[in-house]
Amino acid sequence: MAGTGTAEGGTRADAVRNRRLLLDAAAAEFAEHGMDVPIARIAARAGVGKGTVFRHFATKEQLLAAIFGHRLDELSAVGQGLLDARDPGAALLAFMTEGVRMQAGDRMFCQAVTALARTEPQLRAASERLIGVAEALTARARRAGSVREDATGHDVVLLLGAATQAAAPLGGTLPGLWRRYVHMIFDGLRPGAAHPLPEPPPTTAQLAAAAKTSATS
Amino acid sequence: MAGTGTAEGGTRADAVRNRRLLLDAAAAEFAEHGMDVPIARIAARAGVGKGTVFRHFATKEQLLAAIFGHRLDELSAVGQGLLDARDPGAALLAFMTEGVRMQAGDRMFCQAVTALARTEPQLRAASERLIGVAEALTARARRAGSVREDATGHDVVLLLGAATQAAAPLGGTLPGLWRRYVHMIFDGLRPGAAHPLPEPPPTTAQLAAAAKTSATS
DNA sequence: ACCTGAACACCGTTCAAGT
DNA sequence: ACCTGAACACCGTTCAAGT
Repeated sequence: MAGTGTAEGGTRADAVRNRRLLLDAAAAEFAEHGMDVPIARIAARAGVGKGTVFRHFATKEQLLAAIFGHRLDELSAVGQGLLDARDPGAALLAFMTEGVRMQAGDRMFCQAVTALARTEPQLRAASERLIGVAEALTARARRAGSVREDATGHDVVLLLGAATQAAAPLGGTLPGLWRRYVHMIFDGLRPGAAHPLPEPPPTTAQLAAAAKTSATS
Repeated sequence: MAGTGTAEGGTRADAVRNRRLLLDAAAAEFAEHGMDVPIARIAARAGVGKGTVFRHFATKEQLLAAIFGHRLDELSAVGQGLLDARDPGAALLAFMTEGVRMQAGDRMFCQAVTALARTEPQLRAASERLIGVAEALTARARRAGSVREDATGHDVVLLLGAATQAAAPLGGTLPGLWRRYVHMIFDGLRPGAAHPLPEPPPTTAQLAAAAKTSATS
């Protein structure tokens, strides 16, 4: 137990180390410069050769998917922690606030997740986990009468991207603006102003179906 | 008056014709394949040489800006037409519905506008016009008691992008889903469920300031 | 097994000729 | 004036050598 932390399988020690260095470097570069930073730049920041990036992630998109998938899982964990809060409505609002905060710092995120979830199964899996947690939080809030009866966890997750997008055009100059839209959109989830909706909520089955449509490109 | 329709100035007839062919071809290609279609493909569809594209639009971004700017102006016109509708609340909802419908067909749009409004003055001007119309519609709806007192036209325009983004991940499989989120988000604008907002609305002055920040890249 | 950088393909942009 | 396609630069991806 000398502590080099070698992972399972025959993976070499430098490989696991490089993988982590790459993920960290990529996360930083993507956050700072958007998703079209040259891969060479990421490799340089990680201190490895350009070819090494492609040994770990077959494509640039897979590298993005790995980072965003991890991010979604972090949010799922936050949601889990809120499941036994006293006020279910406040818990749901806190979940949404945290979800949007995560994205608002970064550029792109929601666009990237939208574009990549279609092609990268890893991201789709993380999305489904997140939707599961969101549904649990939403169900509690519905039962408490804090949100409208027709709102689902899937709605809540999609509205995270919505609030982020609303604030994005001015995110540079008004770094706190996203909070305004989280609250406005949450007000739309309250029972008070609820009007009938013209379309049913999406189901997880439809999420899976959406992935297959990607073949048409 | 033989009808070749030459524009003002010394612009040659083939030039104005090519410009239009390019705009049409580009709009179609962008809508179908997203904003990373090769410019060569657009040129081919328009039936002109690749170099001609860059004679008319110095950069690919400017071509995108021209298309989206025009689109925003179309929406401004729709908004103008709704200014004397009988029910101001319904008029505002119709404006938002139309705005989101425009974007939902296409891929990208709101991401593109977000990214480009910073650098392309043409797009910023179109945005400001749109915000002006939206504010007029919103003011009427406020006075009629159909929307909350603290909602502005700027909010409304930003929420168009929000609703589009909400539906985007499943837009391929559930083409009508955007309507659900237009209504949900509009419910957040109603006076019924309104709670105090943590941040003030953006002002047009701040929009202008955001453009200058772009130098830091 | 994994790392590396040179080599390849693709695409945005420029430019020297053409009309 | 404007059109054109060949030439250039840049970046994602592949691969033959290296350890």
